Amino acid sequence: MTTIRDVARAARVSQSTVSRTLSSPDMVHPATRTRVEAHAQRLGYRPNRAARGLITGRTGNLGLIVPDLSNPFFASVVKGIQSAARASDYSVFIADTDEEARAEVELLRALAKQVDGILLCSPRTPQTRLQEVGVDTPIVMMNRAVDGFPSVTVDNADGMRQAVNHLTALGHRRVAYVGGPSTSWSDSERRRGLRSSAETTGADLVDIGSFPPQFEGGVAAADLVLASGASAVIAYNDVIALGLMSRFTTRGVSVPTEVSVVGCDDIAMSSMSHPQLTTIAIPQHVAGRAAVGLLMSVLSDEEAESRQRELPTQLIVRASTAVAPT
Amino acid sequence: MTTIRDVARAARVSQSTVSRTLSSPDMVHPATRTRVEAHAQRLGYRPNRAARGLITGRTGNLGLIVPDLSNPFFASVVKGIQSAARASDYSVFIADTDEEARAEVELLRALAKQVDGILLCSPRTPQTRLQEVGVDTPIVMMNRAVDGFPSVTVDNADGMRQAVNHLTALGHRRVAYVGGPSTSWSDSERRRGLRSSAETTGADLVDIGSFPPQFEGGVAAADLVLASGASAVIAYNDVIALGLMSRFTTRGVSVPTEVSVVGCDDIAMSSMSHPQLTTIAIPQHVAGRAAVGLLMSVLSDEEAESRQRELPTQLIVRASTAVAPT
DNA sequence: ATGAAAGCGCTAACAT
DNA sequence: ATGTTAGCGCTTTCAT
Repeated sequence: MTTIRDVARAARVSQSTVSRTLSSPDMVHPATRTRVEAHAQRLGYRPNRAARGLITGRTGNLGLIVPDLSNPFFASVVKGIQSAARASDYSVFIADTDEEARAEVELLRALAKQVDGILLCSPRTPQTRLQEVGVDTPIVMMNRAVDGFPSVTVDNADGMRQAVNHLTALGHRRVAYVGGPSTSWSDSERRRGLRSSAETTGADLVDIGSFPPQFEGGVAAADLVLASGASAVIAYNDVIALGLMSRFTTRGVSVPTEVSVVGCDDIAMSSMSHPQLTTIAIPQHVAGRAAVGLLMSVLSDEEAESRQRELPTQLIVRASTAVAPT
Repeated sequence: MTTIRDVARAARVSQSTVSRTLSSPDMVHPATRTRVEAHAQRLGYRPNRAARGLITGRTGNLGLIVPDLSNPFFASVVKGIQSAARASDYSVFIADTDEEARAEVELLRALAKQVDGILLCSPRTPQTRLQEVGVDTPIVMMNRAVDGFPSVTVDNADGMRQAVNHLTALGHRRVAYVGGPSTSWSDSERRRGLRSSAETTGADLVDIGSFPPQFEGGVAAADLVLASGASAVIAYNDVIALGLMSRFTTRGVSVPTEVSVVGCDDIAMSSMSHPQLTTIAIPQHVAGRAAVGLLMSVLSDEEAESRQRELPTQLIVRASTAVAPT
């Protein structure tokens, strides 16, 4: 393994000069720099990040905690964060909590020492507990606004408003909502938006309950939706929505003729299903980049501890929505 | 931040004793141990992994490189690896190459210094180049057998044999194959299995070509499949298969009545589509655990450099396969 | 512009 | 069983 000393010896300079050549190149004589760089290159020198971190206090690592990687929504978020982090020369540690709230804080603590900052994606931990964790590592929340923390969220309530307006414009009077985890901030925000637009539009809102944010959750909810007499259903996310559609199809209920389905997230599968799923798009890439950017700015500026950024959502109308049955 | 010295001072012992208490507890006096542990606990002491790594040469980190996280197959593999790694108290760095072979070696080099071992999942880099990378960090290959490297693979050829036998038993005489990336080892293995079982069964094998391993790839291939006159099609993976089915449906071609579709991987969506997809199951969790286990054993034993482990595949017959049309 | 020296937090001989 | 000491590879004063 090539160390900085090897390069120093080869280039006939001191360690300090090699170090400077890499960190602040314009502090060394151009000739020296060239020589050092050549030798470093030749020897395949790669600075040891751990050693550097020991002294600078920076690890060059980011931590990312997500509830479930097999949810395509999170997979996309991860991809976005990954590429943004790499662009800033950061590596990312990833941890999947399997939707277990307990694991979140535990992982948070474990990760804290090894990274410069943590992105906590869609945390299921109660807000109060989140505020108590007391790790000194900066944390950026994604998909949840928490007082005292910078966060990147989307305007969930507005998304729901768009969905309800869309459905009522199509003549639907009774709309069901299949909720996600009760610990999900997004879920409660969406519920809030739904209630407000139900009032505005005069539509009947039927709460089907909370379901696991997986395909099976949608399958399980589908029969309740049909029994509710609703002509349209909005789901906590696309994965649930796909489960709903699947079960509807199985039961011979035609989508969108007999029941309209609206999802959330605009995962890739939404435009690949038959019929295609109408959905509220959450700009994952933008959110990912924004979160990394926010983290970077927290890492550089000392101030600005609690910047919160909210992104717009957008209704994507696809084939799945139709006029209410008569 | 609490360091080992703080704990040592508080417990009125030397740093070494604190260090020993944590790494080899039975080398210190029980009374001392209890006292040290109490103080460590109270002060919230957490050893600095970077500092430890600097001296032990171990980071406690694993690196994982995958072609595309948004492919549910890889998302599942990641989950499996994650939980296995966590069980051994390892953290995992993840990197997504976006299917770019060039990025693989680059990331490999960057990651090498920061981890104790690397899991290279479905590498697209040519085998010869892989053998040249010359990082001293142990590498375990997944879904590719490379001479000189330990690897975890599945019996792709046998999987294809099962698929072809299944289809011919149903009366199909002309079977199309929609391939994946030409740089994929799995793809060439599958092609090999297909050729051999085509010979055995006397079925006509039509090579449709290589397609990106995404939904769009399947959509693009679908028309070529229909034009080929095949009554059944096997796809490189489930994602492509779903793309095929989607396009078939769009064109009014009924699956499985008019054309049978078989995929690979058994991703979650396969049992959620309409009709459900017949597929070759790749045991992702087992593979993930096996890979981590292999890496661990390489890290402890000095010998055993080139253990290769091959897992069985299994045909999962679902609604999508039917008797050939007359 | 460059070098010498100190030390980040920790572990591992070596002493006691 | 415990303490002392010497570094791991690097950055960063402080001299020169």
